Amino acid sequence: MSSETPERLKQAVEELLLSKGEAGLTLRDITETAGANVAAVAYHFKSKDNLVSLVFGEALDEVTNLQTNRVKALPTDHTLRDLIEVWLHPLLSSSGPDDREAKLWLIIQRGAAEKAPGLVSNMMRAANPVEQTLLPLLARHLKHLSKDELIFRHNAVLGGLAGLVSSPIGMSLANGSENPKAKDLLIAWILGGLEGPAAL
Amino acid sequence: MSSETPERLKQAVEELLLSKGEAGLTLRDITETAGANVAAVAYHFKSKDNLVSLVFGEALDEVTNLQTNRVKALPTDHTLRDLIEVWLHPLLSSSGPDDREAKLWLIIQRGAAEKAPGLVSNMMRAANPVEQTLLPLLARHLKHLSKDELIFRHNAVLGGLAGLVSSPIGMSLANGSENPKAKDLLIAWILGGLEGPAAL
DNA sequence: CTCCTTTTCAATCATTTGATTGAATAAATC
DNA sequence: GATTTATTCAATCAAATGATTGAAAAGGAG
Repeated sequence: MSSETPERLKQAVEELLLSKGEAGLTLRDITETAGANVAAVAYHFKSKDNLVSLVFGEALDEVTNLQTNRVKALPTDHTLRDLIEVWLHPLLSSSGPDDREAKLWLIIQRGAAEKAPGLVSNMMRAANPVEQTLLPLLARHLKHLSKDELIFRHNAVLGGLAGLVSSPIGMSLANGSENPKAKDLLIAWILGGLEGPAAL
Repeated sequence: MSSETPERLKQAVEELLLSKGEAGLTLRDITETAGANVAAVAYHFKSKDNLVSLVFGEALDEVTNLQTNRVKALPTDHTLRDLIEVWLHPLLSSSGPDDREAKLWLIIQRGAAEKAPGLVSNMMRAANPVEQTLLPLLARHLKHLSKDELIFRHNAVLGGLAGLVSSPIGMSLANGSENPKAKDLLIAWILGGLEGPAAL
């Protein structure tokens, strides 16, 4: 029977990335959280860095897939608000902090904020699918924007969410159970930022 | 003559906070960058953590003061756009990366993103002045928003900028010399997000 | 049961970390 | 110029870090 230790190690890394980020991530932290021996990391994965990078990569893929599938499943006559709700679903779902997608999202955003090496190495690979699916749809709803400005605002919203999730507000959003009000506030703000008059 | 070593140490910390963040900040990094002995940190400041916290605190105060003064100097009939330009001046100025205020801003935003302990301890103290000055003025321009929603959007913009400065776009903004176009794109987006219809 | 592979574990290693010491040097004070 | 104070420095410390080893334990196959 194959060991369940690798799985526990990966879960431990997820927990710790969420709570302390990659920078404050210790080999012994990982193994103690997973209830494993220090040597387990080197045995199952080649090194600590390798394990962390793997966890980041899988999180990125998982979130990207879920997002892409939801966006693709939208009806042709969906509104911009529909698109945003589906796109940002992990942040808006009220299922609370146990929700796996929300957790992965937070891990990724946190990693991006601290420019975690293990994440950055995976970034470029996973960024394309979402943008290729999402950008064309966004363009259909925002015809007043040039392509440059559309891309800028798309990135701005992404950056904005990254910043928000680090803030008290963001955490209350991810906690979900909080209140559906926060969700409406967030969407209204994003919509305003996207639909506002063009600069160019 | 009092030594100039403490000053060099603080400058070194600023440089390193900017390039590597607090998490990856090493005592020897600091002293080597400053051209000082390892013991210098303990001698002039009590500990490394103490020094870092001090640098964060001074950066926070300096930026806060500059912002507050600019906002207060606005004429009574200023537009919302004026207010935003003045408020975000460090990010928008085209003076380039040498500009001290822009540097401090980036240090702070990066520290916030990684929840740097040395910054967090200073946060609550310095946050009030800006918000006390800025929020009332914002309210005058955004009468369609409830107080709750106003505060939310104010925080959203702050979080958004924090996220943006970590991204490629943000860096090109801070580099300033880049192009004035980016400034207009940013302001248009912020304005849209603030002026957009209320959710509540 | 026996053999072989997989997995776990305590012990240990070399490095790096933040910090401290006491001597040496520089600066100032008288 | 002698004395005192402030500063710098090389050497050293204990703790923590990522990693490795070889022996033990567990599991599966014949």
